[in-house]
Order: sequence, then C-alpha cells, then structure tokens
Amino acid sequence: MTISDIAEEAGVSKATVSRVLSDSLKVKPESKEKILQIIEKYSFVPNNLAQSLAGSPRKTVGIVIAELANFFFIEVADGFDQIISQVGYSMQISSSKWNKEKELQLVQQLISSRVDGIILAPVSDGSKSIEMLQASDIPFLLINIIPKEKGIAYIACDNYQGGKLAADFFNRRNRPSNIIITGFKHQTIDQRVQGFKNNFSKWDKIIHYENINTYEQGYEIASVLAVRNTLSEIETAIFVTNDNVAIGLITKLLEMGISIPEQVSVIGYDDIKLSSFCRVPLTTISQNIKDIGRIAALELLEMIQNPEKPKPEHIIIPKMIVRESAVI
Amino acid sequence: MTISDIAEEAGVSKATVSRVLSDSLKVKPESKEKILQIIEKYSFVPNNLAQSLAGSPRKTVGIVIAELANFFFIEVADGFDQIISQVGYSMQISSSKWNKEKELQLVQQLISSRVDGIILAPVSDGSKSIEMLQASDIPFLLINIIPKEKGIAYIACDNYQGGKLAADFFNRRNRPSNIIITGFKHQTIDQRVQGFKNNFSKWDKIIHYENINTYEQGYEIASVLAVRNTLSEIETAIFVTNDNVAIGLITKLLEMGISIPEQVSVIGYDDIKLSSFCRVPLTTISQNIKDIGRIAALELLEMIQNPEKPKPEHIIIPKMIVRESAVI
DNA sequence: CTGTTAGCGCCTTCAA
DNA sequence: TTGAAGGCGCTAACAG
Repeated sequence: MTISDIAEEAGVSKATVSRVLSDSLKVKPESKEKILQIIEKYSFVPNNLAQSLAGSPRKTVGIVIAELANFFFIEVADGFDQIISQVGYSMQISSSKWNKEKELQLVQQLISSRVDGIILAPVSDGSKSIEMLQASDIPFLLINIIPKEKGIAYIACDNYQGGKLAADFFNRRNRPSNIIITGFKHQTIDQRVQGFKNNFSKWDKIIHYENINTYEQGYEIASVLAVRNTLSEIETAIFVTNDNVAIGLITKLLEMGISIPEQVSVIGYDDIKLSSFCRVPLTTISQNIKDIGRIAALELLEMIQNPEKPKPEHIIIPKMIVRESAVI
Repeated sequence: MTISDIAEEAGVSKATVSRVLSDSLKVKPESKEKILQIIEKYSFVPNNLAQSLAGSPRKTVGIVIAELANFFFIEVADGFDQIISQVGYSMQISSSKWNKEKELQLVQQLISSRVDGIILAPVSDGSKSIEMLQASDIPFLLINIIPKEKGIAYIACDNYQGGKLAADFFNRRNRPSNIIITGFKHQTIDQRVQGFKNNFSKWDKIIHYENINTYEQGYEIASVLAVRNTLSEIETAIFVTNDNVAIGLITKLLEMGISIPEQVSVIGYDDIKLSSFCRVPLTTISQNIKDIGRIAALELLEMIQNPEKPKPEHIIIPKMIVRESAVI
C-alpha cells in the first residue's frame, strides 16, 4: 500500500493524496472525502521514512540515557516526554548502559535516523559521541554533565555545590567516623566529591569507597563496612553520592540490626522518587529531576526551531532534603 | 554529506561506497581504505531512512508501554533491551500513559517508521491499535494482556491464578476484616479479581475500593481506610492488585502508626524490584518481570525472521513471594 | 571488483 | 484545484 495505490483507487494523482495527507493545500471536498475513506478502509499509514526523505520533519527526538532501570533517568525522560508529546513529537529512548561504545552506537543510530533533536546523558565529558553530534548538525543538548568545550547546550546540576551541602551537614553533625561512597568515574561524581572534600573539616580522616554504582552493590558493601569500620561500635556518618546505592546500603544495614540514623546516618544524592518511601526515608541532595527533563524538552524544541540562537546552558542549584536517614 | 559526496572525493561510484558501508561485496582494499578514511574525516553517518526505503532492514523495534515511571514496564523493557541489543537491534520505547488515543497514535508512528517489529502493552484487549497492527503486516507481540482474537502473539501472566494465590493466603490467615483495592479497568485486574473472588471464602463480606492506580493514590486512600474501616481496631487484611499502590498505602499506614503486618497485612501484585526494599518488604504475587521482556524479545526476533510460523502464546505462572507485609 | 541504472514512497515545485 | 516530473539518499540487480 502506497499513496499511488490509493490515488489510483480514488481516481486522482499521488500529489492529491499527498495533499490530503499533509492537510496542506486545498483539495476538492469530494476527492478528499473519498481519499480519506480509502485510507480508512485499508488502515493505510504513510511511510514516514519516505516522508522524511522527501523533506518533511520527522517530529521525533531521541534521548540516550545511561541506564534504563534507574529512577533518575526515567524521571528525566518522563518529564521530557510530558512536554514534547504535547507538541506532537515522539520520543525515542535508549540506554547506553554506561558504556562508551554503546553510547556512540546509539547516537549514530539516532543521527542516522535523522531525528529532529537529540538529548544525551554522556558517559564522559569527552565522549566521541559529542563530536559526532557536532558534526551532524542535528540540534542536541547534554544532560547531567558540563561539556568541556564551549558552545554546547547542556543542563546539569551544580554538583560541587551539592557536595558542599553534604559537607556542611557533616560538619554540623560531627560524628567520630565518616565515610564516603562513590560510584562510576563520572564528572558529576568528581564534582560532588570535590565539593565535599573542600568543605568537610575532617576530610583527611575520611574513609573512601569507590566504584559502588548500583542498589545491589550498595547492599553488598554494607557487610564490608560493618566489619572494617566497626559500624556497630562507632557512630558513623556516610555520604553516598547516589540514592540507589544509599538505599541498597540502608536496606542491608537494617537487616544487620544497625539503627539508622542513630548508629549510622546516611546522606544520599539525587532525590529520586523512591527515596521518600524507602525503608528509612532518605536525607538527600535534591536535583529536581522532573525539571531537568522539562527544561531539556523546552530548550531542545527551541533549538530545533531556532538553530541559530546561542546554545542554552542551565545549571540547577541543588538543595538539601532532610528526611530520616540523617538528621542534625 | 551523502554517499555521492564521498564517492566523488574518493574517485569512485556511489555503489562502491554503498558496498563498503554494508561491508557486503568485495571492494578493492585501497578503495575501501580511502573511503573509510573520508567517512571518518567527515564523521559521515549514512541516512538510515534512505537505506530502509531502499530495502535494507531498519534493525529497530518499537515498544509501547502504558507508563514510563512504572517499574513493572521499565523492567520488562530492560529485559527486552538486553536481548535485542545483543543482535544489533535498537529499541524505541514510548508510553501511552494508559490512554487509548495516545496508544493508537504511537503505534501508528511506529508502523509509519517501518520498524521491524513491535511490542505493545495495550490499554485494552479490544484496542484499535491491535487492528492497525494486524493490517500493517509488521510482526507484533502483545504483552500483559490476552487478546480477544485468536492468532495474535502474546505473553501474559495467569492473573486468575495470581488472584487465587492471594485468596488462598487470605483463607488461611482468616482475618476478621478484609479489603481489596483495585486499579484501572484492565483485563489483568479483572482476572486477578475474578481469581480472588472465586476462591476467597469470605468474598461476600469483602470491602472493595476501585480505581486506585498510583503510588500517590495508594498513599491517599490510607486515611480513608483507617477511618471507614477502623483499621486500628480490627485486624485487617488488604489485597492490592498493584505493588506501586500497595507501597503507597503502606507508607501512609506506617505514618499513622498502624503496624504492619500485625494490625494490617498487605499483599501486593507484580513483585517489582522496589517491593523487596520498600519500608516493609512486600508480600506479593510475582510475575517474573525480566523474563517477560526476555521472552518477548526472543519471540519477536523469531517472528521477524519467520513471519509464517504460528504466533507464539505464553502464559506465565505467578507465584507467591512471602516477605514481611503479610505472613501466615 | 566496479559503474550504471532503476526504483523505494513521498513531497514539492511548476504548469495547466 | 490538480497532475506531471524531479529528487530526497541509498540499495540492488545488471552488465561490464
């Protein structure tokens, strides 16, 4: 089924069918009626690939996140979708799984599909995918990272500031034992650590665990901490640079009978939805996740319409949300 | 930038460039080398729309779920992605937000984009989108629903059986007050209720709350229940046909000082990841979510390769997972 | 091994 | 208002 087929059946030319499809120029009502009927009859759906090849916009944008089963990214995507679907765009999500090669491949796929715009949460700020995007002349916007180069659109959080918030909290509470747990090597994490480091008065005595990324790993590291850092004997404060990990950690700590926040206090980062209804509601640094998605959508749409305008740069200011896992 | 440009710069024909792109036929090593270099130089990415129009497969499949910020669907999608990405396919997710019109629009978009296959979690078993899909001759597979018509591929859970499991549990525990909370009008829910109804010995005395769908609504309904059904005075058992709602409910119940499972026991449904690490780990009916995604992927891939074979039909058998929110 | 030639399905002038 | 014709970027015979 192509427009030629339905043109033939309707006794008109392809051009006329095309016109009623795009609802652009005037078409004699009777012809239009008849064409619409035939389309309905065969459940005909025009080939978007051909349409795009011939010049009409795809009305779809791509978004590549780092992880699918991660509330942070899903909330961003959801906020993003809310906006773009209102203006008739579709979204195409895929996940790089924190893998550079996979990320590059997905970005190429998107470029290759000639989507109208792309949102990328890059694995690193020097990603090859960013180069590809620049060469492609498809409007794109980075999230969750501040690009090295100038002139690239992005929306990220002030992670240094977030780290500082956690440090201030630690300083005030001042526990005898302090631990920081970080994840993947990623710019966001580095900055959080930096902010924390520069402002926490007892940084020189802190214990640092690295490369703990997921809920499961947080769960597992708990027993290690319990033994190595005698959690049940010394009052401890832990800063975890990712809510998912913090929640896993807390789950296991509770199972081991360690009280939170009394014996061990935990501060997370991100304020994913889950953190407010997990076992011990999490004290965390909020990024206002939905907003990131919404702003990204608005800005990307704008970039699609006005490719010439200077690239938008947004820095979201984090704030501390005190719940139960750590209190002053 | 098109292959013609590349061809010109390399001093060969378009066809030759096309050949090195698809890595199909033999091309003189020097030419190949040179072409690859030029491609690299310009970060050229072939236009997948044109490629597909000209006949090569898109190597992308679409999946439309009902809700993005819902762990059930995300876990399905994640399991799905794991399989298809291994064989070089990309996935394109979108969410219908439980809305029929939106669902139809998304499905049309996918058909229009000539994806190689489609996974759909329909809002209803008589969806217009299912008709469209049938007319399109794109292989498709339904999840989370059993289609009315024969000859349609699907993978669903035995929800009747799931409801029965909950009933058996209720029968054994036999509390004085019993409540069931259900959500959207959806086939899965109907069957869960039916299975529960037909097997619970005190169904005639049960209190039924309908149309509670989200975490938030579960949270809100808690206070209503507390008052109307004097939760703090009568030992109550609640069956919630959706984990998200159950978790919301429990959160509020705890805030009100009602003990779980002593005073009120709660059984959920789905066994989303979250249910094992929420405040009171949830006793729930498990659907083996990741498997649904994986099986769906395998079957869809098979259907793409062998469109003639009879359509696969899978029914997943649920099982009861007893954690803390309800115990015998 | 390689170039030429047709399309793929649709949109968009340009005339009529 | 409408049709004819050209072209979007690429692949796939076909003939060298």
